[in-house]
Amino acid sequence: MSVTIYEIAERAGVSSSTVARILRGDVRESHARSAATARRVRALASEMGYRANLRARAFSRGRTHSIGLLYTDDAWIFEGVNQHVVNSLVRSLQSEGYHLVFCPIDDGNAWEEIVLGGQIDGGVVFQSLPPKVALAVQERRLPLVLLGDNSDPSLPQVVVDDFAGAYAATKHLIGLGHRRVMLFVHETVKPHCSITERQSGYRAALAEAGLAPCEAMLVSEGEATDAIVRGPERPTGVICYSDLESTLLMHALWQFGISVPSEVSIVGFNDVFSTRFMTPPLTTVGFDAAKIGALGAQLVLQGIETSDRAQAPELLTVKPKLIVRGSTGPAASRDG
Amino acid sequence: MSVTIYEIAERAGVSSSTVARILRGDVRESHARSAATARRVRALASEMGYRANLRARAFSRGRTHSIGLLYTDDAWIFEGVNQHVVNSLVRSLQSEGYHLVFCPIDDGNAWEEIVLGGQIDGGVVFQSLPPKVALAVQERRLPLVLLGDNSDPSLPQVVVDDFAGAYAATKHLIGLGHRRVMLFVHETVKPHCSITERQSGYRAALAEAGLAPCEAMLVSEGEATDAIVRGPERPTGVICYSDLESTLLMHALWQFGISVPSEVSIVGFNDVFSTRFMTPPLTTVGFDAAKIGALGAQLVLQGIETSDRAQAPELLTVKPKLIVRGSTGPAASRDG
DNA sequence: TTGAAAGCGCTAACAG
DNA sequence: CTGTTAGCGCTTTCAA
Repeated sequence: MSVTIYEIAERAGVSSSTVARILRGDVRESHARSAATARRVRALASEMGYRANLRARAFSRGRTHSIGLLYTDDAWIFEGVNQHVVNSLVRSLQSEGYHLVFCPIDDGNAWEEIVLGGQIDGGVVFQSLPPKVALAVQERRLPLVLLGDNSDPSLPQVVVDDFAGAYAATKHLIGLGHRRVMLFVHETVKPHCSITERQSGYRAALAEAGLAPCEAMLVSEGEATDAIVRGPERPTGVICYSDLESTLLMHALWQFGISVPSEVSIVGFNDVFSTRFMTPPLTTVGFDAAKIGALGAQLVLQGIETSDRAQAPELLTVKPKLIVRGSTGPAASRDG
Repeated sequence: MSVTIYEIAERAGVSSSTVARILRGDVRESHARSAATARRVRALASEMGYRANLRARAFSRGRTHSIGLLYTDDAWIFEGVNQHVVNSLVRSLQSEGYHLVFCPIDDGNAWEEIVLGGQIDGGVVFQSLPPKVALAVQERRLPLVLLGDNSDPSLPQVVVDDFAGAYAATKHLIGLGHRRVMLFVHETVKPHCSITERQSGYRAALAEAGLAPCEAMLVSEGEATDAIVRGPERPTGVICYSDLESTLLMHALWQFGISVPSEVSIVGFNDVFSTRFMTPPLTTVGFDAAKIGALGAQLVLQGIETSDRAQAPELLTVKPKLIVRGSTGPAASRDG
């Protein structure tokens, strides 16, 4: 089929190992003679259209230079800011000579083949590590990194400081005079550590101000809207779990003719691009998504290099920051 | 390291080939004796925790069972509907025992390694096939499929009927009484076949109605808005190239206090999830994105199976349909 | 159906 | 620095 190092070796009159070494750059070319052969070999290689066979190399070295992107939730992986983390992950890995393989975890056994069959040198787990995967991987000693998941402290991980983000968002509303601030998590949100983290941050800020929480956890946008429109303690401000909730809520309030922010203030989470063009532009908690991907790449690669997994795993945190736009304003009296 | 067929063979008292064949399912087990050994081998394999080494298999068979996702535009690949095509691509491939590898094409040579080094058995090109890639791939006879790109008629491809989509959108506005309908393509849009296709559909519909085109091609949202607000022939309806334009435009018009749809009607393209929650919900052209991915998967796999590339390549078209929501309405007189 | 043996193309350990 | 020599683990003839 394609050109091998043997064919080059034959035509160059040297051994295959020499060709391999030269083409791989494993030669310092200190002597004039070796430099000359190196040049000749390289010339021949390019002339003959040589390309290292990665399959053979992977087999021989026991490394594929592939990293698996392990995820369970289709929708989540591409959603909003996550596309930036995945993208930066791909780029960071690529610059180190690695590439990313989609590895959705489902009920089938395709993921097992990949993870256990030596198809990948390491894995980046997105948002949540299924127990069955954790178990399977453990025996294989496959380097793993958790992105946005703190469920397994024994694994290196990169997370956003969700507590701080929710705390800042809640503080912001309190500072604007809001006394009844709601936390809204949509019913379609899958179990995830960020839910309780954000909830804690929200509660902490309220507690500091001596205010009572008002939580709409895992409910539909209809229920949340209902609580805002005619609940017993109608909130004047809402902290949304993500930009999905803000989108849904803004729309529902618009239908009810309730104006944002003059009647109700809304804070989102994640700073998805389109929300800055909402009417009004959304105040939201943003963070450097690309950094998460870059750090993730760094950690897996690190895990691959240092085969000794004795030391404590790195736990990196990305700090979020509040981006104030038009959807939040001074609290209005809605008691009348 | 891990268990090999040799270790199983030794303990089972058969040859390694027999083990390999049994574990692969390459045996009919017609005789009682062979069925018995098969059972014994399988029992041993599971007991010893055997896993086929995919690296070795790939090397030996000359196939990695990997498909490359070739793309040049980071933003585009994850954007809006495209996430659905990528997702369905991953799933479709996975169900056939293949997996997808991110393969961004940039100025580096990482893509060359993957594409030319035999790391992938085929490639799915997203949105546009760079000439350098086309050239490199040609000599390797790597099966390729184009998704959303009709630039190379010699390659199998899946495209959306953009002409029909734009035609339907324009017809819709004309039917509502609009006489001045603008086509808006944002300046950040990269060259792509869909631009001219949509433009042609737009023009065709206008021509049929005896109306003159009014095109804002590759301009900023500011310029487009300007043309709408105080242009010489202020349009009452706008066909947006994608949902990016609609998002930007809706926001700009909102800032100018121009109401949608009573003063200006807007039609988007692609039916991104969040646009149905815009204020008002966006009328847009949608299509079955998942189908594109599924068809793409089918075509690459087909290309891999049938090594003879003599026959004419398949050119599949996905039909879009107009989804009428709240952003379009009867034309208002704006001449005053 | 089974076994023996020869690869697949590259890497790596060891002499020279 | 270079050549020799074994592998890496599986697939695939070819006989038996």
